[in-house]
Amino acid sequence: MSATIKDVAREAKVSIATVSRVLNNSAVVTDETRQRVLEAIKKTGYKPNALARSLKIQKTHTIGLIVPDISSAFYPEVVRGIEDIAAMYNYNIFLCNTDQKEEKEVKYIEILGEKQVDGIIFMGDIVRDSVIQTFNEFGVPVVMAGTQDKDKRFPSVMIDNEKAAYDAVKYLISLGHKKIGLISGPMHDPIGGLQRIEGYKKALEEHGIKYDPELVVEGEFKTRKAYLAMLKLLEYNVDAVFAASDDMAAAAINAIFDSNLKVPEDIHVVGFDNTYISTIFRPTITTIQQPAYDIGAVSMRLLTKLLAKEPIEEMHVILPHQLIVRESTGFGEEKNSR
Amino acid sequence: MSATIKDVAREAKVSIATVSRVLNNSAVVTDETRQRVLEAIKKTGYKPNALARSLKIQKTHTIGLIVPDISSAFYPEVVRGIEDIAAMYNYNIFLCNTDQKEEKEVKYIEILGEKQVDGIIFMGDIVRDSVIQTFNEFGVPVVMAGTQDKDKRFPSVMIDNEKAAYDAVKYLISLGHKKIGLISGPMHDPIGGLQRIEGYKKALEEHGIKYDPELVVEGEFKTRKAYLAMLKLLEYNVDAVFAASDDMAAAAINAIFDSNLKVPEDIHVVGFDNTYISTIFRPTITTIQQPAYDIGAVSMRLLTKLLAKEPIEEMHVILPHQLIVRESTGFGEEKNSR
DNA sequence: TTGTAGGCGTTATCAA
DNA sequence: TTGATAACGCCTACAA
Repeated sequence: MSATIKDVAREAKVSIATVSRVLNNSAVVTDETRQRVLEAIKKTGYKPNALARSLKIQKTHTIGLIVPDISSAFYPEVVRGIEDIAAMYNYNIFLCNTDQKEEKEVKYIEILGEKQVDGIIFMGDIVRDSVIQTFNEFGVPVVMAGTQDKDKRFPSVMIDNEKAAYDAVKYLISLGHKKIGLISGPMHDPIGGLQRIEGYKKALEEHGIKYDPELVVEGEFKTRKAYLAMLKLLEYNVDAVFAASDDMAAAAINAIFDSNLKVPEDIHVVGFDNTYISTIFRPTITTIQQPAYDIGAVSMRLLTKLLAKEPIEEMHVILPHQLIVRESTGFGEEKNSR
Repeated sequence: MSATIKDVAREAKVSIATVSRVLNNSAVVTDETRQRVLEAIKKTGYKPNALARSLKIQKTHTIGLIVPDISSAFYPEVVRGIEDIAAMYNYNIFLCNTDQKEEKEVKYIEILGEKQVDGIIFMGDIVRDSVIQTFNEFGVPVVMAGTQDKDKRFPSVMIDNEKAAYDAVKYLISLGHKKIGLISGPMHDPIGGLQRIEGYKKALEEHGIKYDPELVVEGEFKTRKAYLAMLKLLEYNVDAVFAASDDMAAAAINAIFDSNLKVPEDIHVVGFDNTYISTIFRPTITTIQQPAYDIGAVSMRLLTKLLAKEPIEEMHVILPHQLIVRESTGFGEEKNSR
């Protein structure tokens, strides 16, 4: 089909070794023969076969990307950050959508292994044991982006979720609230669950508010659960709520409305993630934003270092998050709670 | 490093040929030896090397995706559609962001060629000659998603842009408008430019409104240009405007406000693409939506057929678009124009 | 400076 | 039914 190194060699009347040399411009080769080879390349329309090359040198300059869902907010930005840096270092990217399904995650890691990627960037709320094990079998550098395995064995790039939750709750406290509910992620989720609960507790304690377990309800990142959770919190007369995701915050607001109360007039709500919904929902939702692009870019940069076996100063990078104030907390104007 | 087919062969005391046979379960091989091989595979932890395999069989089961920007609205959905179908047919995906820059497009196509992808899906407003030429040199199946080369040489999946523009303008006419401005895409863009202008003309003609070239101003998909274009249209006292993109529609609305007029009270505006901005801008913008996921899914399905050399019934697939009515046309309530 | 030849890990053709 | 062995296209000692 298309020309190979052999055709070029024949055309230039040299050995394939010489052709290979000019291709990789390894020092030693006369200007004259180099010219001949270059012409032959042009004439034959030769394009190197990266497959053959990779097979030989045992490097593909390709990395795998495992992402829950490229069409859901947050990830496109992360992926763009990754791709920009990857392009800079001449890496190509395999994109794999898992919907956070364990079987898909494992299967994709295996496929990426077979395709001999040089490294992998993993995204997904929780890092399952089977995933970790598959990574280990495969033995290629892995970076966790926006997440972390529970033993912190893998390098990671993320925000400080505890601090983020802390900031969200502290902000509610600064608005004068004392009775603050928490609609949390699942308890088995170290990041979206536990860490954010921890931040919630810390903020309360640090401001002399007693922690009341009744005010913490598991929403599991499901809107239906969050709705019910909010109804329950209303029984305790909370005057503000921090939800561990924007979706849950929106569901909570719906529950509040359905109980004939208003946001922000009666209750203040803060979400998490700065997703699309936090901007289009009425009222718009105050939330925590992660620096998506940077998480991607830094992750990829970290991976390139790993691949080049350069020393890395920091295995676990923490990037700054940001509180975005919107209507659901009255844009920060203090109010008397009802 | 990791086990190869040779190690398995040694372990199972058979030839590598036999191992290969059980791997590809090619018919002839005793149950007994098959068992031995299977055990050996497990014992050695053997994982096939797709590179070597691809080199041999001249197929990588990998396809390249050329997209302007995965982090900008519309594309994530398309890509998800592609990936879902790709996964279904066991194809993996290389993601390439080009920012619509010619050099990046060409360079990525070349790289994809070197990496021996089996096919490519191309996205981008205009399909440049250099891109077409690079595709031709490379000689691999290509599908255009959401776009089309001007000679229609490549298979494509997209909406009917002329009809979409027609529908948008017809809708404005149905609201009682007679003097309708058009802020178009660039004239050298067959799709976002010419086709939408054509639809605009048709709608007018079909409803007995004379086409006035003065009411068509080139916005080139740039907000600054669109702003100025709108100011010009205001001089002609238009009572409605169709902009060939949401961004331009938003810019136009700003121009209208800055001229002390109101949307939708004084002037109605329709955009194009149903991007993020059309939902968060105040007023929210009536617009045309493309079926992004389906464009991706159908494109990939088409590509799989091409790759399998199956006959394809339709080289150029047209998918249905949709008019989404929002505040910028008063949610469709008829108004007297000022 | 250039060429020869072995090998990267598979598949597939031929014999046996 | 199984085993040698020649590719696939490239890189890289080692020789010349």
